[in-house]
Amino acid sequence: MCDYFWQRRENGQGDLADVVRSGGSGSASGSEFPVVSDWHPPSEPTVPPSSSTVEDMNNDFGDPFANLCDPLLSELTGIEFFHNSGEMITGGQVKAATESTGGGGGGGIMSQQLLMSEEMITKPRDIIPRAFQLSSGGAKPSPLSPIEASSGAVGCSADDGGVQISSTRSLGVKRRKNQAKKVVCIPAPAAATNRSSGEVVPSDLWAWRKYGQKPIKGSPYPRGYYRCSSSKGCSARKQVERSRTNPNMLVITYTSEHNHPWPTQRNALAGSTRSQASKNSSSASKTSFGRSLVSPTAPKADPKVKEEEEAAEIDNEPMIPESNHPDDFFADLAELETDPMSPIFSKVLIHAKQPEEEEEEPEDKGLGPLNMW
DNA sequence: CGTATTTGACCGGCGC
DNA sequence: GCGCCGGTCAAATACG
Repeated sequence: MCDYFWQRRENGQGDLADVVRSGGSGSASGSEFPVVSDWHPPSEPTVPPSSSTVEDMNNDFGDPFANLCDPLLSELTGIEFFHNSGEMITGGQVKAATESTGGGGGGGIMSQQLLMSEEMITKPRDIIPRAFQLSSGGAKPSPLSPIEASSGAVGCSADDGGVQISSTRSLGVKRRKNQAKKVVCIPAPAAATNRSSGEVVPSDLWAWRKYGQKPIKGSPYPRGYYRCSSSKGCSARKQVERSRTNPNMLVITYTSEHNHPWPTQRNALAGSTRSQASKNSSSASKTSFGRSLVSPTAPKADPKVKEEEEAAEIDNEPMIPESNHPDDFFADLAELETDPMSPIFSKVLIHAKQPEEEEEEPEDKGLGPLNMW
């Protein structure tokens, strides 16, 4: 079957129509359905998967490789998981939690607070570290002020320059609502900015293929939809968008887990390297990272006017001050890739979020990535 | 030639 | 029940 099939299924909401539909279309073919029974944080305190949610999580993020240790993660200076007993954690809460741990400050390897709820079983480790890894590369996020908690807004409170990651699992019953999600807010690497879409795509070790983009109501920035291209059967997906409140922050929402090991090589499947070459640093950023990273500086005449238009549009936005050297940024990224162990993030905040808050709104109050980069 | 990106259309969840 | 909106599909197009 095609991966679509699995995607639908994994969401646990796939309906016949979807299945049928997907059966004929998807580009991907055969896939294994990931089955994960348990997950053990390699480096973090044991997080007993709550029996009640494990199943769900498996469905949503079934990740046979969950047990794979994420080098990055373990290397992260700090990772904080916030338990949200079913309630969304407000920025303030998050912040408070952070402070309490002393992790607020970015420095060094801080205590890794691991407060997980059933909803947190999403094994964020797979994603987060990678995501940050690259983005942290060369571009340094602009210093942002600490954010405040704000109701409704989720994620992206990278106070202290921390990266906030939200794991969300909608409580709803329907497909969309109950789908587990992990929301990661990170400072948008200027260099990686996708001019055409206005989104910034932080690199991670996974290869992502963009399959859609849509303008989101209420947000000046479009949301890009990506799916893992490292493995045909991988149902991992992510959505990338800029925080509407804080353009400097990128909100990445991960859905489903990778059902395969880290690609030793980015774009394992991909035969072409279009992104990097075809779209300069700007567009390259939005494509699968692997490619983009490989040769970020690849020259390319980009005939597309559209991109430029959008780019202009974006330029108007408050961009990251440090948007410095894209090339350097990518170069750094490339290096990082080779060395996943590079400590990049001083802090990662993860919290569960309520369905309503789904795409979170990062508080723009301030994210101060500074410390971590 | 194969793969990635773009983008309009379609589907379906969700709120009213 | 209706309409809005988000998410995905898939054809067209671009690139190495």
